[in-house]
Amino acid sequence: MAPLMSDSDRIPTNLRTLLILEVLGRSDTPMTATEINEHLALPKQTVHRLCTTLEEEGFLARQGNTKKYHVARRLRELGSGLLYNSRDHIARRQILLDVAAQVKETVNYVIAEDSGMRYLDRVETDWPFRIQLPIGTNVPFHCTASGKCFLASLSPKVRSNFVSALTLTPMTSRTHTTPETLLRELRDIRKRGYALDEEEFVDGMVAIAVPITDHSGRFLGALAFHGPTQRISIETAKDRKELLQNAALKLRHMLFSDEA
Amino acid sequence: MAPLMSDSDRIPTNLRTLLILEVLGRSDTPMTATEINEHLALPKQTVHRLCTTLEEEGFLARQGNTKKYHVARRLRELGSGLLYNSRDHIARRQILLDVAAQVKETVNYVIAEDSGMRYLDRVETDWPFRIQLPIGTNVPFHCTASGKCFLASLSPKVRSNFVSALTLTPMTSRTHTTPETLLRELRDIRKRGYALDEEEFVDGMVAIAVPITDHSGRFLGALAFHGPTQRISIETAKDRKELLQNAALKLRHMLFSDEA
DNA sequence: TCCCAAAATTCCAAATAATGAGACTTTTTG
DNA sequence: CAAAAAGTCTCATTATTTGGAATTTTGGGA
Repeated sequence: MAPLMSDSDRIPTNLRTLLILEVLGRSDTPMTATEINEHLALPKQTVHRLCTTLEEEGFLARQGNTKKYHVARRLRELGSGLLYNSRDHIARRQILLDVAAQVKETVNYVIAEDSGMRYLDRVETDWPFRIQLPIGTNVPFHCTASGKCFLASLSPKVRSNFVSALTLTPMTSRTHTTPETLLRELRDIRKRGYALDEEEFVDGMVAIAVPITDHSGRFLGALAFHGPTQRISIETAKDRKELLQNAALKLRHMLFSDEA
Repeated sequence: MAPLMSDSDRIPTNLRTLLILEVLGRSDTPMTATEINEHLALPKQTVHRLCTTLEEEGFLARQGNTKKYHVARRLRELGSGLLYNSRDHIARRQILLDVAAQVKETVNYVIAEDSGMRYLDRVETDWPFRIQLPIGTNVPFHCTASGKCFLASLSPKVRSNFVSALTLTPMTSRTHTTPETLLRELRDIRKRGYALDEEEFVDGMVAIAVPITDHSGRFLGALAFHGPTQRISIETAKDRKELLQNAALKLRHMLFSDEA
């Protein structure tokens, strides 16, 4: 008993083959099972068995009669399929780049999660002074442009339940701290089709967000940009809302180009 | 006891995640767990659990809040690692060398990335006068032979969205600056099977590119050569397109044959 | 060339994690 | 609005992993 490794350190069984492939993918020469395991630190028997399985299944192959494994045909096909599917990603990113080039501020693609809004993708500006919101982390619903965009997309009933369950932590002096004022603004946002953050999250930062929806109008995520008040005012942000909205439309078309 | 499936039919636990990725790699569009499972016929809970794990680990991601899974960053990196590594370097280089020896101009192996086309490998000519395009950097999609090759490989819908998101920066007087003319040329390129750059990127430089595909026709990258107009005309470039096309075929065979 | 020690690999029973049947909940659809 | 489909949850069952030990391979030196 008493494993030395905490649960978070343990590598789930299901991922082990993938980790082996990752190690092999990072290397520029074929590797033996033992060499692979130097990066994984699994029990040696396990790595051997897994490599054998991968070889039997045609994912890996060995150089002649040596012990060194290299990528085999099946894995190359897998790889090319995966990369080919990434072309959508390239196209999607192009839209963010385009928006960023035009608004000249950091542009974010944000989705809603249980614990807040999450930045999924981002294109930075070249400005030396910019506000860093760490990618991959959650920001609150009630005081960000994208969060309010999401809240506004909910049906009135769900929305008011959701809002009353939120802790409206004041982040700046302008943060909404009562459900009433927040709900009132959310109704406006829904009508207007875009949301503003007027220094409600970070002092000196303003932002604007528009929803990205699917064909039936369901909220998928938000497209937003933000910047310091020194450079952009609420007015200039508003002036660029069509730009964001066009981009959101393009994203929808891109995401659902297969559908009727 | 008495499982209905014989042992050979049972899918080993270790391979299941890989099979999921294989299914996804073969598909042209994102898929739900259930759609994936139509190809695997595993118990549905199992597929869901595995997909969740893959998502948590950053291999897969979902479009906004939908149920559809697509390839995420980690998997893209894995894919490019598997496809562009190791011994292939050497064999690939030999093919580039062959082409360079015959066309007597700089030959490039180019792939598509988020921020443009990227030169992955190159063989230079011996000419004292040659045009240097730095390796490892990105060049625009809209005014290079390889970039147009990539754009032409996209489905019409994705292509036109992509093009309309591009900023068609004029690099020379011959650069496409409107989506309409570019899209028209892309349709031609798709039909012809090769792309030309007639001084659209750099004044005095022409180039020709052909797509490298896997055997289901999916775009992997482009093979291109370029040179100054003093030495090569569009006509001489076109004359050598079969040479490039043959080399592209060789590259495909190299990547996807199962020799030892 | 042969021998030996170190490293790599394989084998096996106990330990551990993944699985999938069934029941339940949510979402979609006609 | 109800039926069907999709997705979740629990837990006994089953497959996989593991560490110790046996076995094979490798590489250096005489």
